[in-house]
Amino acid sequence: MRSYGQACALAKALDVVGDRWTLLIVRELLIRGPCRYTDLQDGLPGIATNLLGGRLRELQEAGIVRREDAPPPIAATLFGLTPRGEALEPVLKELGRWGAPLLAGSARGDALRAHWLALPLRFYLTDGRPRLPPATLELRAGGEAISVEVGGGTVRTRLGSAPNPDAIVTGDPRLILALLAGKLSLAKARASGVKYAGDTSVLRRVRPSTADGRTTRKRRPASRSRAPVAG
Amino acid sequence: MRSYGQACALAKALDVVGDRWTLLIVRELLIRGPCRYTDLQDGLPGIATNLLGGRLRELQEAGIVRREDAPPPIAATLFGLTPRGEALEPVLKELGRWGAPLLAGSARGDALRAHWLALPLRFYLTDGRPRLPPATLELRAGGEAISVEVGGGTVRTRLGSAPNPDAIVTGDPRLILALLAGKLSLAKARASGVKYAGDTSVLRRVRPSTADGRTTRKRRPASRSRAPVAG
DNA sequence: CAGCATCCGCTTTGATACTG
DNA sequence: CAGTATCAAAGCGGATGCTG
Repeated sequence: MRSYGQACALAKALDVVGDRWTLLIVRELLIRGPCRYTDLQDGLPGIATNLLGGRLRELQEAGIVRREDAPPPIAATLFGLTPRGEALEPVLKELGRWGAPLLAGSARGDALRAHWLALPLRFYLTDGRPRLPPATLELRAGGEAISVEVGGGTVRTRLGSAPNPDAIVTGDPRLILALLAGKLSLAKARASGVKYAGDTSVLRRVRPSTADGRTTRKRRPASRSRAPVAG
Repeated sequence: MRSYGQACALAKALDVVGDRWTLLIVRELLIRGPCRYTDLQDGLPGIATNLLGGRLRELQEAGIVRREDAPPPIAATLFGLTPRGEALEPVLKELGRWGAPLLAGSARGDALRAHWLALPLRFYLTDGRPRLPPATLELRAGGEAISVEVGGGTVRTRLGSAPNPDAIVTGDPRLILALLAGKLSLAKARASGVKYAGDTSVLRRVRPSTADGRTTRKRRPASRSRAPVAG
């Protein structure tokens, strides 16, 4: 928590969240909502446990993290973001947008957690058919599941399986992201090993909310059944 | 330059710009445009010279900083941002916005450079009277001068004196910022030692571009002469 | 003087082990 | 599960020296 000692808003912000691992801890809490210490460890591969403990304490003192004891049935401590912590979301959004091109140069040894998809999906996708009834997409990768709910003009994400998804996508997280962002056609994604089962209209429904990630749809491909697939 | 080793856009971004001092170096380059090594040192009080040199090299390798030899008359190396480096502006904007409330708790020993004002002014102010001819404001604090050009709906900032300003504001940088952002009335700013000479309509013309910083103008105060004041 | 490189003491980080 | 304790390694801050 060394300070830059500069009377500058940016420097003051970095005094609080500029330390190593800090913004990644906020990322995990934004994705997961209130969660346990071990969940954080799982989502932050490579962090030393003493560092995680220390950061959580500092973030709590800074009013960014809130510690709460879970409701009676469970005996666990939960860590969550305060409103002040949630206010960091635009920062992560812009930083992630800037860093997105760097993902291409990601090394083979890099850790990969499917739930990391949740943040870019929430940030950069939008519901291209706001009038249609809500639809649900389940993503599966690396033993994790993410539910993507599209409806009313917005896209929401949750960790875990969806009860009754309209489609299920399985495969490499990066390919799934590229597919949903419209940067990769379904045909090419399938050729690269992505499995798509269910209603493909959900796929066409999500759209990048910026003009950047242009969708490469030429002609509507043969649509599959609209019936939910088995969970 | 240690990597988090995570295939996540945010982590990749922090691999590149997450090190200590890095984003503050980008801040200086955004404010100043291409400038010399010693200018950077002056704008980054507290940085060790070996760190600055090392960071500049790393940032150059990362494609964020560009090194150019100054035109013939001057014998100096200039450091500037590449387009990729300028793309960090939204990140600094959001981080600065988040950190702004922390400025209140700034310690007495904190370093203060008037040119740091340039970034928040550029980010958060707007021209409230786009149809009026352009106006210029000169800010003076701590031996530094900043020109603020208001016109055509936008606000631009430059370092250095303005040739023919419509008004000159002198005093504590934080008070000047609060005054321009409409969070401090001219009367209170003057009571705190801020000197305002020239046309006060320029002051009423700049407006925070967000709904956050509400201007506290009740009734139009007696306006001073529109003639430029002496530089 | 501008633009570094080197050295040294200190702090932070990382890996592991251990505890209530 | 939720941390604390320990210790080696890396990074940082400050001073200084070198090169045009």
